[in-house]
Amino acid sequence: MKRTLAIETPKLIGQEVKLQGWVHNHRRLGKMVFIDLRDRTGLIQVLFMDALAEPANQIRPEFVVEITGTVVERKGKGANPNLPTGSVEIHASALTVLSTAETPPFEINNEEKAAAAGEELRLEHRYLDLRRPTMRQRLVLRSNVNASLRDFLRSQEFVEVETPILTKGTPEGAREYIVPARNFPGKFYVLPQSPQQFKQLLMVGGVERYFQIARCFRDEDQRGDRQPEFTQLDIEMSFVDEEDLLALAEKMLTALVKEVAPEKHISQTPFLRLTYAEAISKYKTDKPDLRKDKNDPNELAFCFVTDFPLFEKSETEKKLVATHHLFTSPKDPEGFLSGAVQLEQAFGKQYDVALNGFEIAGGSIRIHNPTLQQKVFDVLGIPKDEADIRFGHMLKAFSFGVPPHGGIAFGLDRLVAILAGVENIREVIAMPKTGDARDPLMGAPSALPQQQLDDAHIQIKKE
RNA sequence: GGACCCGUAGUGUAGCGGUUAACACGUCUCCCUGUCACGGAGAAGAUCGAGGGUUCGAUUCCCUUCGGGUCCGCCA
Repeated sequence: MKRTLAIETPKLIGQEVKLQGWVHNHRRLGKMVFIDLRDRTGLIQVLFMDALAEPANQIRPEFVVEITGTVVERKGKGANPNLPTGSVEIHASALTVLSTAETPPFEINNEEKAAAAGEELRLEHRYLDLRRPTMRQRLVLRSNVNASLRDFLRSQEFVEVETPILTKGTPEGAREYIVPARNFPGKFYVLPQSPQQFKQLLMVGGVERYFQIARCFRDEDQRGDRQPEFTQLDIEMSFVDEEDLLALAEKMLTALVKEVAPEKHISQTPFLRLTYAEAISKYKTDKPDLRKDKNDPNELAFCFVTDFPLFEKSETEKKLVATHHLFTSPKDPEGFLSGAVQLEQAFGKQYDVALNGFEIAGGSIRIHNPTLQQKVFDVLGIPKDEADIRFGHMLKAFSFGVPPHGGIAFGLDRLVAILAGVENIREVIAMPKTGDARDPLMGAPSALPQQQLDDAHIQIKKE
């Protein structure tokens, strides 16, 4: 017999069905035993009587079972209005235990108690945590978000390209995870902190419209809900200027909300625009929370923040550093090149998207003029030979005909978290790391056998 | 790198210089034919994170250590 899912049962009154799933809950009333059976679609009540009452009474929560029986309508007060399948129940005629289960370390059939359990415990047993309907809903939401974004971008002739995970280190920016190169003693790959350079090289490669749902890695100390690996929706386009990117972002986000979270409403379209200076003077932050009613869980207040300063003074090194990154184009390239624009007052063609007080995206129009790029290196105090070593591949590529281009990257974890109505991005990541970048589920990071270290030419320094 | 907070049954908490270490949920046993957070009766379950110190006496105060968490630095 074909398997029937819990959610399908209300339409099958009178029919014999076979259900498979986990025992969510178990109630015994003398010679009757009720269980709530849970599968990926939800819960359905099953009733065991007569000869099946005793076997059913041996069942425990989280056993995996197969049940055959008849779908029976629950009339009047017998129905459970709190359950989507509450209009029916299964009168079991057979019961097979497919797997037994230990008592779970936290009460996964009680959302409130499970959510209150220590995060370390939940992460160590993430496979149990994920059985909770709310956790599954978050994974489904995330899958829907990915699908919606892909559909939209592909409809706009964007090409999804996978860029390398093993790549080359760049001293600018976040600390990188390093990977020893076994065949090159003393040399290392690093994991990308973003596909930034690759996507710009794709523009030189004529792709024109690129996107990727890209994993990024940053070996910084964790804070709050930062993750050492996180996901960006990474976008880059050729032959565009700021307005094109912002229009694309707005169209995409609007379609996304309509598709995956129709219960939500966007408080203002077109999205509000603020310059960085306006945002700071009016809201004292570059990611203002512009919701009209902050208690409304369904309000989404998007806003664009533009005209960021190109450089800022580094506190530690007393020199100018790039606010965004050193490929960001000045707002006024001619003025910048001629020296008419003061460096500290130079603005960039750089923009963020803020949502309900969070920065959910950032991007810029890139420099495609080698003279301009050289000037930025000069301002940042990067000597020519060093620039050649670090960015030579970029400059070389740009010497072969680079289109004007720009892009934007969305923090997908945060975006999904806001859509899911949760504070912490770990709640929308299937298997996240802890606050200090450990994985209690797999036990990473871990020591390695000596042979593996020898192969990688690694000697552990004694502290 | 710096600062701070928390470790008590499986889970979440209470407690406190002398207690039989408490409560809720969970677990186990028995009763229960309409429950759905079922109900009722009972039971088991805690080296009070570990080590040291102060004290007649430490789960309680102090130190060390291990574990968990938060914040600052950091995150182009």
